[in-house]
Amino acid sequence: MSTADVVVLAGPTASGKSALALDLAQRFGGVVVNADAMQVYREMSVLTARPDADAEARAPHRLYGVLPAIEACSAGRWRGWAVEEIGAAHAAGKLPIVVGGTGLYLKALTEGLAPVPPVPPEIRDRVRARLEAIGPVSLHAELAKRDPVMAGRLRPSDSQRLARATEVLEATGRSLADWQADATAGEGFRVLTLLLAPPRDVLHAACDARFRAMVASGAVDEARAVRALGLDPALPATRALGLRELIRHLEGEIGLEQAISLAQAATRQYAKRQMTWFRNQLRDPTIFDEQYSERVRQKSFAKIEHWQLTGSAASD
RNA sequence: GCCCGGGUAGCUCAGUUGGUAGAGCACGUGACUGAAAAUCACGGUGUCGGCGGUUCAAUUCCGUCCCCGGGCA
Repeated sequence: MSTADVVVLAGPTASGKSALALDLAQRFGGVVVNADAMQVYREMSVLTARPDADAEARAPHRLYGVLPAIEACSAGRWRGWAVEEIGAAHAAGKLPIVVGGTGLYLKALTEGLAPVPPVPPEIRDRVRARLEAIGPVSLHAELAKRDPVMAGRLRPSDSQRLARATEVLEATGRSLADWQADATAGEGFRVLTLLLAPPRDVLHAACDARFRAMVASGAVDEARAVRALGLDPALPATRALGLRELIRHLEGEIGLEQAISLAQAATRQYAKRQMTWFRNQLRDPTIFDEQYSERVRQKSFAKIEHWQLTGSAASD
């Protein structure tokens, strides 16, 4: 095995990535590295469908539940950890298997990220407060005067990107567009990207079943515990699918059945967005047009075996 | 059995004084360079319950049948 090999396994929520990752890790002597923005948060294991103790016992898993929900992860933060874990796996002679549904994280890892320094929290808070106060359209107008390039790139309604562009400008005195123009590159890994892409009807059924299963295995209690943390609603952990719906239920606003169907709809919509991202943004994936199954397992084994052989041939 | 009310998009419903129809949610397509399970853009997807009748034209009016509520027996 080349020391720079990395397997990336992408797929929408409920496609069976975690199960396949575990198979791959066992078959190839791998380490599973989480690339899911929500599974990093410690207090949410049921709601984020984090691999259970049995899975962790069968193969090493990294970057799951490593951050308290009161902190915010980010693509850059995650990328640093992931590079470290990949290095450690290589050093130990193991194959890193990066698995997750967060497209931006995968892209940050394989294609690099603009070298923007961290934005100080006080600047970040100030910009978010300003956004809250005047709304995205006005913030866009303000940005247009100071950074016409970024303003031209962003829609006036795109609140999140407007806030990012504004805070980078304030923190660094330089346009985000300039930062992004700086040459960025991945870590030079040799990457094989696998994509699980089940048909939409199968995916929808899996999303619906999955949220029900979460509720059956304690999602409501977990939501209660997270609610008790009193997290700032702006924190990313509060965006976990189903969390808001279950909290509304706990507060007596809606019934459990209604909470479930709202959460299921949110899950389906998320899966759809993921599929759009993967289809159009992922670089050169090997696509499996089905949900996790024995067939997919065999096909992915064969693919990786072949890839490893061609790798050694090419590097010699 | 009789009397009301209803049958229009996947769901809940609006509407058309006769010219083949539109909202919310759901759904579909796309964008994506640091809180991405985020943030945004675009799109109406339809035997207007069935069958007849009147009419240049019926989802709309008439007849009849079916189905779902509620009431009276």
